[in-house]
Amino acid sequence: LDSAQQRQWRSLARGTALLLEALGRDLEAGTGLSLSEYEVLVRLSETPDRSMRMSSLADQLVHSRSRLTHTVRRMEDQGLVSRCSTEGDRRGVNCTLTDAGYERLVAAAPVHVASVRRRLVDVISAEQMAVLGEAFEVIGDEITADPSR
Amino acid sequence: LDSAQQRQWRSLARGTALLLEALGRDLEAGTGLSLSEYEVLVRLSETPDRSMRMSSLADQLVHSRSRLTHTVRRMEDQGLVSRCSTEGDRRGVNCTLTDAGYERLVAAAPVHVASVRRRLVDVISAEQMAVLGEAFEVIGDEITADPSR
DNA sequence: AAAGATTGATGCCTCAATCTTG
DNA sequence: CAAGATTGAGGCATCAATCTTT
Repeated sequence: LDSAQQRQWRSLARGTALLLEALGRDLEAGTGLSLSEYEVLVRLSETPDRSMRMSSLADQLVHSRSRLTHTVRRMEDQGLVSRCSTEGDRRGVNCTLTDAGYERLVAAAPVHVASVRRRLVDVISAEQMAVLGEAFEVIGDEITADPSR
Repeated sequence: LDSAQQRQWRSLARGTALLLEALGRDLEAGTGLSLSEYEVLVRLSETPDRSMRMSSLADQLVHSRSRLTHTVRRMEDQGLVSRCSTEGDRRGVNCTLTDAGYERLVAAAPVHVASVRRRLVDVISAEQMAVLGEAFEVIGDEITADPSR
């Protein structure tokens, strides 16, 4: 890494750490939800029947199956989601958004969006934002494509 | 957020999560060090006397003082650093890189640099990398400047 | 044996409380 | 009381082991 790359890499490392922390704090303070929980709610809300298999959910969120199980277990205790085994393949488990979970998401979404604007979108130019989107798409694809992961 | 912004934000969120995870895994697998530990070693190695106050270290790393204390405590158990109270202000604590810690860093650095290249620098263009650096510098500055943090 | 999911142990992070020095 | 740092408790993530179904 040359000195320019080194500076860029440090800014990136610092910036992403701060951004994640700030978004997590904003959400937690405004809604009582963690980022992980919020993301689960979002994904479930985007399906026609507001439910999804645990394995699909884990893949979309880039969480390990174990991590997702723990998170969903806690969310189930809070009444935000419910689980039942899937039809057809009895190995699978379906995770479904409850009405209470949906209400919670509806209340939380504007808080989170405002936070993303304030911390990210409003801070950089639209051109920069476009480059970030493209670059991280490639970065993510490269990592997921990697057999050694 | 319009639909373009939404896509960009999702790519960014997913990409940063995957990148952090991959870099952590690469480092852990190749050196036995966590990213947090590695960063502590790096910062200490960059000072003339290979030592730094706990509070300065915490600020540079964007870690809470508490988190840094725990991390340094574990590193001290491994013999990578040592602590002693500072001259002049007896409230302060100086954290110093041991010879063993320095050796460990020297061995780990090439592994980490190769990982950063493979996962990030070699995957996007120099222009994209430059934009990432600038953008995240602004993002980070904005968050640290925020009184409500 | 492989896929889907869960469990429990361990480790790290966060938060609030505490201690010491200025 | 404020600043620097530490402590312990509780929460979440990770890892390996386990269970069930295919």
